Amino acid sequence: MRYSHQRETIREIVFSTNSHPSADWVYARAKKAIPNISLGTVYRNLKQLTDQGIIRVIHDGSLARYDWNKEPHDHMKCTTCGSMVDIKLPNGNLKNMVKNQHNFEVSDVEITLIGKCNKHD
Amino acid sequence: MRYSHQRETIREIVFSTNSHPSADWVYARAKKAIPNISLGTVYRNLKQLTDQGIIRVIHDGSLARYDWNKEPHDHMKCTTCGSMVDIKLPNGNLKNMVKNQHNFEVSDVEITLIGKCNKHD
DNA sequence: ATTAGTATTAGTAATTATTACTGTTTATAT
DNA sequence: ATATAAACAGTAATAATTACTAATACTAAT
Repeated sequence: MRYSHQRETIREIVFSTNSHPSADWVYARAKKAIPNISLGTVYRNLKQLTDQGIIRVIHDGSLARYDWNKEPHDHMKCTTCGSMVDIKLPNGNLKNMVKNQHNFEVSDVEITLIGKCNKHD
Repeated sequence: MRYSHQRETIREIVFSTNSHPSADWVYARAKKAIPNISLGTVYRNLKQLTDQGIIRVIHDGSLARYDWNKEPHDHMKCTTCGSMVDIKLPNGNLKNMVKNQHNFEVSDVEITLIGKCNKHD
């Protein structure tokens, strides 16, 4: 993967926030640095960075969001303000348990807690 | 919510399978019973049935799927064949733990195990 | 340093899943 | 039976994302 100014800018934007930004949000930010950057460029690079394991994608309903934190972790999604915050939940022997009981080889565990965050009553 | 033949057909289709069908799949099935049914009707009724708590929606990446099983449970998604199979994972004191440690009021827990199901090596 | 080759880009068109609109049909309470 | 509003079919619109294309810009080899 050859260097490009656009990709480096996009990577820096994702790494600069804990808000798990969407492609649109990254695009809006990237335009401040590179005014004529294309939305397609943002999507293509987010995908490439994801494929390379440099960032990861998380699914928020039908919307893709991106996360610089590649450590295994989970998310709390607030239905009031829409925020998505990291949380580390213990799921130690989950993979083994599922392998033994269902012969299903777990490669990834996606846990999202839906609810109301501490900003609201 | 007034009776409608279309909605009843759609409900029966969702209740007839464990495959967690998408709107498109339900539409294809519904057309066999009601050839001129509209895709919009399928979407509208899936939404209504969900809002009424008669079925529930689960998110498979960016695709919405529907599930007649309203018991709290989780899913195993096979990356090889795309199947989505029910699994009940223990997460007993999760809500209390998260409430105490993060002051986050959990209303719903979404867990998807990504991996390879027992149909493949 | 110049060139050649190809990855990457901007801009635009196309696709996919889903929702909104509109005039017509249909369930159901009176 | 009739009125009323919910629901419908058909179609257009939207949102998120991907694909296409001709021009641009890295970078490795001359």
